[in-house]
Amino acid sequence: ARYKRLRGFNVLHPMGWDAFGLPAEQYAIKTGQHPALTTRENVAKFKSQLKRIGFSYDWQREINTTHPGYFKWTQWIFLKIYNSWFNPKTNKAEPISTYRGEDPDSVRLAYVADVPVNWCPELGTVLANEEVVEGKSEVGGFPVVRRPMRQWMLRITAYAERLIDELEGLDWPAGIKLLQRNWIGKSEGAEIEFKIDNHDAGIRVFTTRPDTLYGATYIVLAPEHSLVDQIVTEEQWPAVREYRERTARKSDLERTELSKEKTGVFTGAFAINPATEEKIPIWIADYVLLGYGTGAIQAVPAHDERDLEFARKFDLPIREVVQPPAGEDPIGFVGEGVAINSPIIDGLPSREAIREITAWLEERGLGKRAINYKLRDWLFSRQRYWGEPFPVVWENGKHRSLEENELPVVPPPLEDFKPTGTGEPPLAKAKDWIRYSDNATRELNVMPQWAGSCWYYLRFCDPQNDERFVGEEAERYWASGHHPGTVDLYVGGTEHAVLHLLYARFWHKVLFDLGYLSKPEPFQRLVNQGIILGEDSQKMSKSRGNIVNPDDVIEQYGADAFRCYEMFMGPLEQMKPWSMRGVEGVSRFLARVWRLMMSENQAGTWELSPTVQDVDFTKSQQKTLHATIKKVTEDIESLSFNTAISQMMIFVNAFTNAEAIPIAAMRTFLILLNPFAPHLSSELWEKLKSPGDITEQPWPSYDEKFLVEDEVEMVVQVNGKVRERMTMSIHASEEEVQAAALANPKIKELLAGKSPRKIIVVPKKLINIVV
RNA sequence: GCCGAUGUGGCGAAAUGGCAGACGCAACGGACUUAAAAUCCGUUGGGCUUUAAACGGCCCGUGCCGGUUCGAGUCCGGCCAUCGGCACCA
Repeated sequence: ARYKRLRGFNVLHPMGWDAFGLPAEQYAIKTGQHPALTTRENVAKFKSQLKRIGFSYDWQREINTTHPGYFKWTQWIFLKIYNSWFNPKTNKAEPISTYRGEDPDSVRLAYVADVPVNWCPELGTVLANEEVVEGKSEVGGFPVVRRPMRQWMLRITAYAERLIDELEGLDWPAGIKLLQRNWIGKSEGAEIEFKIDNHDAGIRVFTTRPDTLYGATYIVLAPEHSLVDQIVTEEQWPAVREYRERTARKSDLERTELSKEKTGVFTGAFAINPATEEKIPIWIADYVLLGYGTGAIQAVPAHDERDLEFARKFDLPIREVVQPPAGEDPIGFVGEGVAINSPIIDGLPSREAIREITAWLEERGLGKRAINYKLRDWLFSRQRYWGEPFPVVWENGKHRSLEENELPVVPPPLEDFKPTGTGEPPLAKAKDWIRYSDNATRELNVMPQWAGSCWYYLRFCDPQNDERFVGEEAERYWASGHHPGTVDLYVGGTEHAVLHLLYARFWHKVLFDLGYLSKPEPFQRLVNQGIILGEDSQKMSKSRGNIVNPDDVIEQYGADAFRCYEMFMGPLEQMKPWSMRGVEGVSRFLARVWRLMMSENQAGTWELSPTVQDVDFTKSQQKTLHATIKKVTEDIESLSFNTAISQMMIFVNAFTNAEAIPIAAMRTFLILLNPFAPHLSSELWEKLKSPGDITEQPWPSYDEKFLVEDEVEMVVQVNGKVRERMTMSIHASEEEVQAAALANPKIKELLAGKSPRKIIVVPKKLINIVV
């Protein structure tokens, strides 16, 4: 940021505190203090630490997601989301007033639904899928179980397609794009309707391989599937009920851990395979998930590993319908081949077979092409205290939004803010606050941690605005940067790859669709920052005792050394271990910079070194200086800070023993050094009695003409091996180089009279003689 | 299991297909010092070899195997290892 500012760009370098949410609240509970208090203390602590490191943050633009002036607009954005729907015809969000259907509540982008959710008893709240890692809460690592609850959801799935497609134009690492794409998990296939024997209802399944329909020998429903109640036969009821209860008790962790062994129960009912018209049994099993696709599958044991395992365990028929290309055993083959035993598509390669049978199904109204996503709607409510209240009230069992002029909805100041443990939000304890009017009560849930962090980058542009979440002009101004995006460069860790970045893109797109923003994507360029490991190359953690505290390092070596070392360690994107010795090395470099320009007199005080004079550059000094300007400039552009520092070390080494050091060279160098070591460079800038403030100097430019030399050392290779070097004029022609090389005694000897078959000359670099 | 990233000295790392190891750390030697620290100068991938010593000379070397090329750390194919992500997604 310092560099860009020196280059005359307008740079935002603000600081934000995302202080709502579980981590802050858990900390408060642990220390027995109110989260409002702990938040204030922690912000103050971090702020002083950052100031000491010398980050050039713009404290005018500081924001805090827990301040009413901020979360008023978080709630405002929620209202916008609540009051809009996704129009599939225009492929974008529109105000709910444009919806012509009967029940607007069924299409809102924010809606209430009774869904199986991740309930964490320990935290006393539900969690988004994204916050559950291996069946445990990401915060705290507590067990999570699945349980149906009435919750607020955000319809992010409506944007699944665009969230994938619009990744295309972004300047992001391919890996992160992929991570997002996989998380959204698009798969194309078909939905097929199976009739149920002796029943009116049908079962819809989703499959990516409709071409294997003839091989579907049974149907499996998720245990929680709503159809189960209707179809189970009397004699199967006890078994089904028992199985469902067992499944419900399992946490997600157990459900996946026990995945090795398939379980399931026959419902007693049969479906009709629309292709073969055979009766096939309907089972329930927990390997089929309610949340994905239709919560029901056509099981094709011959060509699906899981179905095969299940079929073998429960002795269900296996029928092969795809012939593998290389004469392998068709059973268990899941790739693409040629359709067999499937009258209407026999002989067709899988892809064509898919197209053919889908068309066949569509003609008969038995199915249709379909696309499915792994992405689920975003579970947006939490039964906690420390978060933004919803700007929503309940009246006669229906929700309605508040007016914009009623914002912000400030949470009540609760003494006892701890989770109730029953699933009832803590806000229920604020009896007065709840009552909105005689017949309306407030929504008791609060928003998740992510709500505030979803749009903070917008607020940075215009943090004080109390008329709008971000002023139109301010937004356009910052959005029209020289990269066509809102945020030119976003530096963050991979841990945000799916959560924060996906949510923020979603909100941004909604606001863009509704006309509040000028660009459809929030972060045009994204660079991943590698984490810094402890000295033992392990992740820093309290339990390992390998934490490096910046305060201590700064205490000992100074903020400049700390900053420079972090940049010198290696490439930005890489994981790298901390090394105290490394800091020492960088600290020595900075000391050499100081002594290059300053010397200690007999009284022991530092004064400008007599070697620093107002003299002309020598030729080689000129070259070194310009090479350094060039390298440092280019390396900063490409974020290769480590090699930029290397070049500055070379510069200092080259000038160290000079008889006279041109003061102009030093001034230029200090400007280059300033983004890396702001304290040292500005102090030296003053000591050199330089004009003005170093941070206001124009960035130096270099001239290629100082970089070229008259003579250049060329390498002579014989058969690709370096055998000799010779100094040539840079103007030497190819012929001259060849002649010189062939005339070289050593080369002559190596050639031993043989004449070269081929000679390659790379100008100013090398000549390769092939014999 | 699937997807992705990475693999170069004792260590952190450099290298538009063109002199592998810049720069830094550590180590060793030297100067300064009564001494130490600090500082400065030098050496430092491995092996072989010439020599009184030095300069020098040769071979090997970027995880492993193969390919493309006059030339590969870099491009292509296959494998191995480490790390990260996803994981009953039909």
